[in-house]
Amino acid sequence: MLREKTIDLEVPDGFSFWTTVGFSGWRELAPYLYVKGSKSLVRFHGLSDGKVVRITAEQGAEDAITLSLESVEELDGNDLEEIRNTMRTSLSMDFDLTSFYDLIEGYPEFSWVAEIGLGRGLRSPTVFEDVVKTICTTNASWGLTKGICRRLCEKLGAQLEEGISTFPTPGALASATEEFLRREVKSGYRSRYLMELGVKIESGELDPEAWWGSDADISSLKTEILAVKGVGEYAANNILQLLGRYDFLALDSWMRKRFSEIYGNGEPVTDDEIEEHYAQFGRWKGLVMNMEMTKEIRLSVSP
DNA sequence: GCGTCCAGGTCTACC
DNA sequence: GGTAGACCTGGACGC
Repeated sequence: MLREKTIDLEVPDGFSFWTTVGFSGWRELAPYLYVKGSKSLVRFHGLSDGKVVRITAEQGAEDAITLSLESVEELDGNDLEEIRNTMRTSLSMDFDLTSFYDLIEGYPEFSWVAEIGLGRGLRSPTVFEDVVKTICTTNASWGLTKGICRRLCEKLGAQLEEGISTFPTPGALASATEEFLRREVKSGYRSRYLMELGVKIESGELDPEAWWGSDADISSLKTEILAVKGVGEYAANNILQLLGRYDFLALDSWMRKRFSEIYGNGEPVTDDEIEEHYAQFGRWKGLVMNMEMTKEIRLSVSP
């Protein structure tokens, strides 16, 4: 028998739940669960005191999101505050996009971005989870990425009910063997990278959470991220974007193909040419490119 | 149902 | 510094 509770989460001015969740692929990766057309987002989350909770977030009053909570154990005040912080982080509420919107004001072709409040995206409550998920997107189809994330939760996460599990902790990854990850999670050659990530975090050698809000200059930060095994140019730039840093372009095969369709008549385009095209947008170039490349998809999906 | 081919980034060895 | 090949899974395709 699960205990139920509902709380509100205040949102910043201009925040749109739909545009933050509705256009982000991360919503399809466990322990998130998004039912198409439902307008709500579910997350199975492990709290720091060991309790496991199912969080269902949906737009409530204009200035708030409603969080419906289900748990086996009673949730106290500290748990509720942790859940609010988890969702605030996951929904990128702390991102300051003022200078981004100021910048695109000078570009009428991007007026649609401000009109529907785009810019934020769904991320994970921890940098660790985002690094794991990013590694799982490399050299993999989207279906494979979803499968690996689902199996990571099923095999190594904490369980709320049968078949419903949280994202594994670094410790859980560290204690798994490469053979187990290959056989049960089917993460292939990435298994070694995932295990190594967990071990380094557990031993204190690596602290990805320190990257969040880091004062380090962007190049030093990127060098540190690139030192993680399994993280190359694309993955590092994607992780930086999940940290709210858009100084680089996260170019994968889909982005290159899309750019070529829009600007190159379908002919191959070099990364340098793409870089040159977006250089005028400075530290926001990664976000501008993401918006432009996915414009048709975003405008075709109505809230 | 089975076998083959291909797509998807990163790492490592080699030049 | 640049390049080729290996890594692994799952989907598409042909037989």
